[in-house]
Amino acid sequence: MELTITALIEHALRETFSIEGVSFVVEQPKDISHGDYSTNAALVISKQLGKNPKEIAEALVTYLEENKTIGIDTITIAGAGFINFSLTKEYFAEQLKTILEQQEQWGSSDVHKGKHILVEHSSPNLFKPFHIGHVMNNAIGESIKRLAQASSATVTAMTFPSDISLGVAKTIFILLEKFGTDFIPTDLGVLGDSYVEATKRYDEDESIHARVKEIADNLYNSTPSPEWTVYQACKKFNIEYFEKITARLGSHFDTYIYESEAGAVGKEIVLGHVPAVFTESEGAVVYIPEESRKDINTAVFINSQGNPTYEAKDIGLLSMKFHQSPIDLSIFITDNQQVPHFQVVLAAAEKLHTEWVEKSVHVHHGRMSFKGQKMSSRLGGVPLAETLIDTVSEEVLERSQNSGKEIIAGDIVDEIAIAALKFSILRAAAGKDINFDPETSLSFEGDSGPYLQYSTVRAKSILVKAENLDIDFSAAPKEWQTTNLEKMLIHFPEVVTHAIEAWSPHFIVTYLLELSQAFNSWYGTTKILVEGDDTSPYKVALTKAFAQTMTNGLQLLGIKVPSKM
RNA sequence: GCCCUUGUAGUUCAAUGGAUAGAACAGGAGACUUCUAAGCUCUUGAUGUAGGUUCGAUUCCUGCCAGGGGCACCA
Repeated sequence: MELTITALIEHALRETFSIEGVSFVVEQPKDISHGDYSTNAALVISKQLGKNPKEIAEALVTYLEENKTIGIDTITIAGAGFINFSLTKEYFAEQLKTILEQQEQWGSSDVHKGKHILVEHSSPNLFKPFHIGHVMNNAIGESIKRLAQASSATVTAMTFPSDISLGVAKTIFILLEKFGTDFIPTDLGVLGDSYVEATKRYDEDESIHARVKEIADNLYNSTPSPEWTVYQACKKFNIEYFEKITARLGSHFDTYIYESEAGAVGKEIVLGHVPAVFTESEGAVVYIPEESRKDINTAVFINSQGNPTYEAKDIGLLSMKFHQSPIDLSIFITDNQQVPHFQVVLAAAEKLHTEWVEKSVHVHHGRMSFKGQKMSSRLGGVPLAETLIDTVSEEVLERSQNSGKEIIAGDIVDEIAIAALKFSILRAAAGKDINFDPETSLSFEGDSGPYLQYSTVRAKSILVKAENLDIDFSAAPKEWQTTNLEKMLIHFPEVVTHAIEAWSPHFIVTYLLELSQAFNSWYGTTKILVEGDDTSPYKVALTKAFAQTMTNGLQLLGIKVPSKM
């Protein structure tokens, strides 16, 4: 309908004022009482025509009234010159039918049909524990992956574990010192503690630097040695842990590219472009931006020891991403501390392959501070993702036990806890820092993950009771008054498209909240299942359309709908 | 010092340059012998500051104030 109205207005502009190519909008008004769609076309062209917007709107409406298509009920002028459209109840009934027919396809778009999109997220640092900052990256990345799927693209989920660095070498040094060459990891805590200890020790004790650098060299070059053996065992253990925790959060990865691989590739590429793109300086290989790029800094790509830095690894990663299989778009998600880093990498990459930059999208999110203290995994003291989920799950269980209702159990507890967690992350536009306080950020009431789940579960429980009722309807009942719920429902596909265009899951969150409020409000004043009520079949259809829309929307957020609450 | 970024109710977050700046939590009040009260109804309360562009600015531009980040061999 959005497109139909847009076309109609374009015709009206051409026929009435002989104007074309105006950038007006057709959208859902903020205030639902203003109608179902609204346009600012008259306001936009008023200056160009030198006329009062209201006069223009009147002229346009005259044309629109004569040519309006089926489904449009009234066309009115309001405010400074907005033209508002309201739709007929037959149109809403028709849309409900569409929702029930399309089922899980309802809302999906075809903007990226036939394309291959690569989404990189959740990249762990082996030896550093998976903490709540990673949960944030995972929640956003997983949702963007699902948005990409909803755009009809073929989607590959990828992660880029940081498996090699000086930090890793430091950790291996400590592990060898403490446990010897036969060390087999069995506990993640030991690795995490060793990482913290290693960072501190390296800063304080210069006498170990030579040995740590030797370890780094052997790891970079896969040289058979005790450190190589211990390192491989640790790497395997870390990856298995990573897979377990991300699976619990609802993610699966199709491809892994390790920093060690990307580093080797990147090093070759960088060395192959000296001095055309990169410059040797003080024994290292650096990228020096042009004078005009004051917003980016000079960065080291290969250090004086000959090993690739983070920058060269990302060059290698770009190359590998675009060579593994043909892709049309590469989306990667990091926190915004890394924005300056990627600006340099992309500036350099643009001189190697413009395609790499043109087809890359960097989604960056804020950082999480925990109870006011900035998170630093290197210094320790940051809650592990697993601990956090467990703690929230316990709260969910406790709440259920105190509710007086049937006590929930098993997977449902985790589903609700993760919903609360993901919601607190996805509700905000990515890019801003989140001040995460479990006391207040993690809510089960009001705007929250569980609220969205609860609304859906409640609707579904009615549908179970209505199983025997025939919900087949050809039109809205005569006495029916269109509700806000129907008015909200029809906009779901536009919201999904909007979220895809901006790669912003929070648009989905905002919409689902408003939709739930519309349903709960309606539910509070209307009895859906009434024997002998002619409108009951329609109300059940409406409830079903709501449940379907919620399920689809929550799926895009990576939030499950529990079987009961 | 240079560059990037953020500032909206007491708190946590919304608002493609548009209509009366929306929610939730916290505070105050209320309804229900009815399909799940993690719910519903009513209510108090906000654009850091000074200018500029515009018919119209939370949104764009400039200065200031305050927070966060980056600035060569960490990732």
